[in-house]
Amino acid sequence: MTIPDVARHAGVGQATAARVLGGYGSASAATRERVLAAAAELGYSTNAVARSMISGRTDTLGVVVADVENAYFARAVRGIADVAAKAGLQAILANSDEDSEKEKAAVQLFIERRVDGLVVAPAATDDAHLARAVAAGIPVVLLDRVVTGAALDTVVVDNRGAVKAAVTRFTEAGHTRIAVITSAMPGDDGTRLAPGADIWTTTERVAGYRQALRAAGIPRSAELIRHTGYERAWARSAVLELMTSPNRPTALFTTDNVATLGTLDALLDLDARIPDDVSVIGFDDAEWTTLIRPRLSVVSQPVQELGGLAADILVRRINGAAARPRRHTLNTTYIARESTGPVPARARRLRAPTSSS
Amino acid sequence: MTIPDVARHAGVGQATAARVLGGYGSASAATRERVLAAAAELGYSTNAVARSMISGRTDTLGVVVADVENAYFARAVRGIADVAAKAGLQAILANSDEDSEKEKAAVQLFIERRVDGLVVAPAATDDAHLARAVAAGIPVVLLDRVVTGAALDTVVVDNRGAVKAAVTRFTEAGHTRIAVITSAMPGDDGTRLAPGADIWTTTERVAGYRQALRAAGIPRSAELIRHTGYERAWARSAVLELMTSPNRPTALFTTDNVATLGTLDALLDLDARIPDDVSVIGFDDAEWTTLIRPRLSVVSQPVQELGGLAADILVRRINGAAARPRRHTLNTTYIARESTGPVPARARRLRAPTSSS
DNA sequence: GGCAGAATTGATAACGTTACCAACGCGGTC
DNA sequence: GACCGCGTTGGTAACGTTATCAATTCTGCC
Repeated sequence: MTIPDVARHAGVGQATAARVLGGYGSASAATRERVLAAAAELGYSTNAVARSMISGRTDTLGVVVADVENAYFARAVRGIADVAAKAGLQAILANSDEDSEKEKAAVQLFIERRVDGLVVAPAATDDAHLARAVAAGIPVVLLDRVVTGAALDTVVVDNRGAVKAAVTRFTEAGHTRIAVITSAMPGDDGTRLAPGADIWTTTERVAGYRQALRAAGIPRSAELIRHTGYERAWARSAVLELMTSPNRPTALFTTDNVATLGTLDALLDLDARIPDDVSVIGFDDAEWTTLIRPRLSVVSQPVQELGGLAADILVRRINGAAARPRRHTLNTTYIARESTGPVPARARRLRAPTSSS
Repeated sequence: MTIPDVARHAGVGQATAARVLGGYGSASAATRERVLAAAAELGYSTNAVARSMISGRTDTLGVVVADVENAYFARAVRGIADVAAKAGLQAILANSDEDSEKEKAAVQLFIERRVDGLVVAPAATDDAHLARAVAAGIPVVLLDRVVTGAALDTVVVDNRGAVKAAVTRFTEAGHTRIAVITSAMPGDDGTRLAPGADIWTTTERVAGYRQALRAAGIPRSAELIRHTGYERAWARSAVLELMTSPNRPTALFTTDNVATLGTLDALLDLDARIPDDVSVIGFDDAEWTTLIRPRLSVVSQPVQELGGLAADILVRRINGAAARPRRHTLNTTYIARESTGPVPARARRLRAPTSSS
């Protein structure tokens, strides 16, 4: 059922029917009614593809995140979708799994789809593919991560400052052996980032950790920085090893949800008492952080707002706003709960679980 | 940059250039190379909108869920997106918030977009909008919930059987006062579903609970069935009230993640010991269920597979499979952990927290 | 060398909408 | 009564691709 069909059935010209059904131009009340009646009778429904063909807009937003299953991205996507929907846009989703090739392929597909805008949580460190989108007239907003050198709107939190402040709470309580557990692909030596896996967010958070130590005059120690990879079990075994090694840390900072889960798995397996044996602070508040005892102290970030702001900027750009792209930094909050305490007087012996698991 | 541009630049006819760039028909190696070179030089990128216009396919899938932020739907969406991507399709996302009007609007939009297929976790109990999609040639697969009377492929788990089996573990352990906590909008009396909010999944799970009680010869008791609404805090206060009332239950079954969280909040606030004071089984395994002590026993469902299967069926239908629509029921697993035990000898006094929270 | 058949090529018609422009009818004004 | 202007109307081009089909070139074989 097309506009010519409806026009014929209503006994008006195509252009007239098109104006009524498309909601543009003018038409008398009488004809409008007649066209609408004919459309209803024939079960006409607009073909958005044909509309996009000529209008040049698709009313869609491309969204590239690492993984929607991850609670962080799920919340961000929700924020994006809500703001987009309010502006009459829908979101097309793509998961990159932190693989920059997948990201590039997704962006290319979105360009071909002629999406009106693009939100990307970049895994890639170069921006050639994003520049191509911009060159094609598609505004791009970066989410969660900065790509250095890219002239793009970016929505992030002050990761470095947030972590520095959190770790400083450890140093002020007297902790000197403070470890950081982070999910990023481990390199050959198990402590460095693999090439291409240097996610900005992680880098910044580890930098914040380093700054806090430096400010407190604590020498850095490589074995206290653990890049474990994006698997809860890997974080667990890293912490298991760390906490049973001589001269173990008295405080742990985890930079993301997966690392936090694995770390707590390990601590539970070791029967470590928090915060008596070890203090813990995590990044990102999750629904379960108040469900465990002691409750977990965390750095919380406004994830949904982050997504909403990204979509908002995009909508503005789509509507023609031409301001110079800039970085938008939202505030994090430190939520003090019960997982931090003073340095233990002496290290209680922890033993790894005998039953393998 | 369009095909005519490339053709001109390469010195070939439009149709030839189109064949090379579109990857169909035949072309000699020499011309192919020439066209590709011209395309690269001009920075040509296919216009998928124009392609859809004539091919009739958009290579997109519409997905309507209640809320991506919900871990269940996030996992399902991931499953859908993965299978779809493998078939060259992308997913467009819409959140219904369990509002059937929003759902209908989203479906209408998807029809206009000419998506190739539709996955819906229906909040609505009628299927007129879905029938319209099917009439428009768009295959529809229902996810997580059955719409009675709708002749549509449906991917679900055996909710009733799963809950019956789980609750039967309570009755076999001697429990007779077993409550069920469920997130669904409460009606006026606080125990019944509001009109339009009778989500199939919830109905089935409560039915399974009833069957288990009947099989054990336990009379039903209205105050032990709590519909709390989709807010963790509401579930918490319902359980707070329930557990401080005379003749309180000795076992709790929670039918969804939100209800489980609120229930555990309440139990923690009451200093109730699990399973000494009260046994608990939840529906749906979450990442934190092994992080609390005691570990939570749950009914686990293969969420990602559910989504994947839905997408798989859709892909098959898009490719012309004409089998009669049927219901696909996947298996749940009961994971026995530490939150269940025998009936307590006598009810230890529980008191509501004095500090409001 | 000629011919059948296959491979390659190009012109042109769709797809269904919006954009553009000319034509029409009606009322008010000089 | 003629004229101007405005609201309404309809014809037609355009968007950029794929599909169709006829024309052309190439290949192998008798």
